[in-house]
Amino acid sequence: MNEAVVLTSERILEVTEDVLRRYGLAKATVVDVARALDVSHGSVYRHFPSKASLREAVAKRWLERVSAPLAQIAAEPGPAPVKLERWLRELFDAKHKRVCEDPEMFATYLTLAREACTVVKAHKQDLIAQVEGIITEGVAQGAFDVADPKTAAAAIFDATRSFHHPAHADEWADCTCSTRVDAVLTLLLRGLAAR
Amino acid sequence: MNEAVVLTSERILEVTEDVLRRYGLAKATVVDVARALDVSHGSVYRHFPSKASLREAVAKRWLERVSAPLAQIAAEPGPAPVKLERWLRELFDAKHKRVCEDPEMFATYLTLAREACTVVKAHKQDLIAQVEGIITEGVAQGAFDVADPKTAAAAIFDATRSFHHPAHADEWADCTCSTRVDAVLTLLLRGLAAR
DNA sequence: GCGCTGACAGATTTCAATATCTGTCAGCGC
DNA sequence: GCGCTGACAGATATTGAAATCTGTCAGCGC
Repeated sequence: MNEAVVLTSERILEVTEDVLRRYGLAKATVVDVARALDVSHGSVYRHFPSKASLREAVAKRWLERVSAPLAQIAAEPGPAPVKLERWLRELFDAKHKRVCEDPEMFATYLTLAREACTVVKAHKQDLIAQVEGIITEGVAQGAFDVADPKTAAAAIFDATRSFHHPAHADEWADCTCSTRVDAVLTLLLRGLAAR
Repeated sequence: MNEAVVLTSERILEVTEDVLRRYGLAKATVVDVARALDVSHGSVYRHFPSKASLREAVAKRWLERVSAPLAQIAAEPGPAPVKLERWLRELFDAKHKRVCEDPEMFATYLTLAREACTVVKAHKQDLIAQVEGIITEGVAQGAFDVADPKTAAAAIFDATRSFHHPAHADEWADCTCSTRVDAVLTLLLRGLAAR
């Protein structure tokens, strides 16, 4: 198991994800992580000052895996309305896929995210900033008409919570969900559009 | 305590709410309710087949107290856009007030509502039907332009979840909340408006 | 007859003893 | 010196026995 590999924070995080996957959030202990790494649990505390900070780091990795592909979409050229819709649908798809493919892991992520609320807030700010960028672009293109892109971005984020906030995950399997997504997106894009 | 009053379902519900308020959801037992009513707990089971059904009935009462004033607004005459905004703000205010004034009771209500999901679904359907009514009116007035009022009503409901779904209650105290409400309402009303 | 009582069985919760975990640190070995 | 170990104290979780609760029902009293 050990492979004589140096013990880096990165390696600890990878193994921690494995342990979380195998044991579940409630039962996964620092001792389990250390055992999987074939070191004493004291060594883990050399890289992370507490169990909470280790969990936070795991949460951060997960959230970065969500925002990275979105940032890519936000950076592409093209008409803002199309891009915004693509961006939002990508966000919803990413979340929906996660909960469908591995609901147990999603529950773990959800609890973890609740704890690491600083990290989650930063993630939200990051996503809203991306939306703001797209909206600003849309205003420049003459496609959108909004007073304040920052406020509008927050509003878009708030108005789509049903489809990206984990609290509503139990509705995502519903067959009417895709219709509801369409309806909300239509409404919001009409609301942003210059006339 | 007893007052020799006949034991009706209504009286049981009132006292049950008292007991919930005093003991909290987790600790309130059917025996507590019976004791407060000065009867044996067997008598309570004459009116409600189970503890779950008693809780469900309490939840139903609570939800009816939310929807009744809204139904009144929906029934009033006047321009649909104004009415819709008033209706939504009334919904948000009702919820926000509850959570601010008595957060503990709100937590009780929240857990109860999770259990009584049939009752909650019916409540949601009721609210969406009210919105649908307002939208249909707005279309008739020429103020709104929507393909399908039912779908649009559901979309309005989905898009305002941040401000009425209890899962987001912890954000309602935030000072930016009122700005965010304004932003979302502006966006949605623009989205519905005929041009 | 009709509604209430109170004892009962099985399910659930509580509580305290026990075990495990978190976070620290002196000291070992490379 | 530097990083790791493993023993330790205090905090947290687990466990199983005892207490309480849910839901039923035969029988009492109006």
